[in-house]
Amino acid sequence: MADSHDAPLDVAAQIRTDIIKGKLEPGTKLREVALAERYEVSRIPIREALRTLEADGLVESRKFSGSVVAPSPAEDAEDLFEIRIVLESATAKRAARRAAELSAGGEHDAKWSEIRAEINEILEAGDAVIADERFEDLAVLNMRFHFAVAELSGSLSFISLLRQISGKIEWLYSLNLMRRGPQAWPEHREIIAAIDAGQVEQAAETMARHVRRSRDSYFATMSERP
Amino acid sequence: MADSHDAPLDVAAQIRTDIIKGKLEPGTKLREVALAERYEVSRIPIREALRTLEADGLVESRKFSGSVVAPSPAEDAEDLFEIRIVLESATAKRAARRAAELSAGGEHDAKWSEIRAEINEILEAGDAVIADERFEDLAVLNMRFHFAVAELSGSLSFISLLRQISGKIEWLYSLNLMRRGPQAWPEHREIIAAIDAGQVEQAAETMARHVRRSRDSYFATMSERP
DNA sequence: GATTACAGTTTTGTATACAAATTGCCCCTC
DNA sequence: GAGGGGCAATTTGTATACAAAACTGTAATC
Repeated sequence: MADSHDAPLDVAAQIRTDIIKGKLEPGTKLREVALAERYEVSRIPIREALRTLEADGLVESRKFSGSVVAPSPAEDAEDLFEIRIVLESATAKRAARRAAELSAGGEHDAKWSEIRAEINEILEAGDAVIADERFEDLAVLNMRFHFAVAELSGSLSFISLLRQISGKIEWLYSLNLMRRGPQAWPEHREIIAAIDAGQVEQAAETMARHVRRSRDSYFATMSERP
Repeated sequence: MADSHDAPLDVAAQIRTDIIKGKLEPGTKLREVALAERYEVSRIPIREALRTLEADGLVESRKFSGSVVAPSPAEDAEDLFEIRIVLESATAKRAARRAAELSAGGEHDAKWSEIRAEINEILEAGDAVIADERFEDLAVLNMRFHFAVAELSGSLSFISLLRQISGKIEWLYSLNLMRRGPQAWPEHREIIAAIDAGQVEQAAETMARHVRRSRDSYFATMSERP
C-alpha cells in the first residue's frame, strides 16, 4: 500500500502528516467536502479528524466558519520550548521518584518494566539509525522517547499535556530537520540513568538541560537559514 | 428557559456540567444513543461533544469501545497544581511583557483593550457575587479570569494548554466547593495591577503565589473532609 | 465439567440526505 | 456613484439510515 493516503486507516494522522510536511500551509482553509474527496472518505470522519487536530493545535475552527491550518509553530517556538522545559523536567522528576519507590518496595510493576524495556528498544533503534545516517527517522524516535518517559511518570495529566503539545513540537522539528539528533541522542541515556538511579533532582536537571540545548540548537540553525 | 438541558445550545457544555456536578460519575460508560435521548439531539452532536470533552480530559475514548467519564481529577491534583503554577506564571509574565511593549509603543491594540475591559467586568461581577454570598458562581468567574489573562499573553500555545487543563481544574474546584473564593478574589487585582504596570517578574511571582495558596487551601480542606 | 467456537445483540463507525447559517454578489435606491 | 438591503450560492451543522466491529451468552465438544 502507498504511504500517502490510500488506506482510510486514520484520517487525522494523514492530515497531520500533510500539515507537518508542508503540503497544507498555515492559513489554508480546510473545506470538508474537498478533504472528503482527497482522502476518499465521507465528511463525518473528516469532521472527527478536524476536532482531533484542533485539540492538537494544528487547526483552528470557528462555528459556521470552517477550519484553517493553524499558524506555523515557529511563531511561538519560544513558548513551546519554555513549556517543554518545565513540563518534561516535572515528568522526569516524577519518573525518578517512582523508580525510587519501586526499588525501595521491591515490587515488580509490570507496566513499568514494559515501558522501561520499550525505552531500551528506542535507544538502540536510535543508535542504529544514527549509524546508518538515516537522520530523518530520528524525529519519530525522539518523540517516542519523550513520550515513554512521560508514561514512566505515571501521571495521566502529564501524558495528556505532552500529547497536546507534541503535535506542534513535531511540526517545529520537521522545519528544523532535526539536525542536532546525533549529538542529542546520548543525552537520553543520561536522563534514563538518573531516573533508574532514583535521583530525583538530577533527572529533572538533566532533562531540562537536554531541552534547553535542543532549543538553543533550534534557534541557532533557524537564524542561519530563515 | 431551564438551566439543565432544554435548549440544545452546546451539548458539550451540558455534559461537562453534568460531569463536574457529579451527575455523571467517573467510570460511567457514556452510550451515545442514551446521551442523544437525554439531551434531545442526534448522535452526531453527541460524538462531537465527546471529542471535545476528550480533548479537555473529562472523558476517555477507545476505538470501538466507547467513552467513559475520566477518573476523578483528585487523583492527580498535585500534578494539576504544579502544572498550573509554571504555566500560569508564564502567561502572567508574557502578559506583563506585552503590556510594557504596548505602553512603550503607544499603540492602541483593539484586542487587548477588549480583553482588558472584560477582565474589569469579571472582577466586578466577582465582587457582586461575593457580596451576595453566591459563592457557587465564583468558580466560573474564576476560570474566566484566568483564561482572560492567558488571552492577554497573546500566546496561542498557552491559551490552548490552559484550556486543556481547565476542564479538570474546574472539576477539581467543584469538589472543593471553592471555599477560598472570598479571600482569593482580591489577589486577582494584584495580578492585574502587576501586568498593567508591565512588571514582568512581579506578575509571574504574584500569579505563582496565588496558585500556590489555592493549592494549599485545596489540600487543607480536602484533608479535613475526605 | 471446562473450554472453545459460534451466533445474536449491542454499540460504535460511516455514508447519504437535508436544514441552518454565513458570505458574497447583485440590484435597487438615495 | 456610493451605500444599504436582500437574495442566492456555498459551507457548515444535524438527522436518519446502514455497515462493521466488539461483547455476551449459549451450546457443543473434548
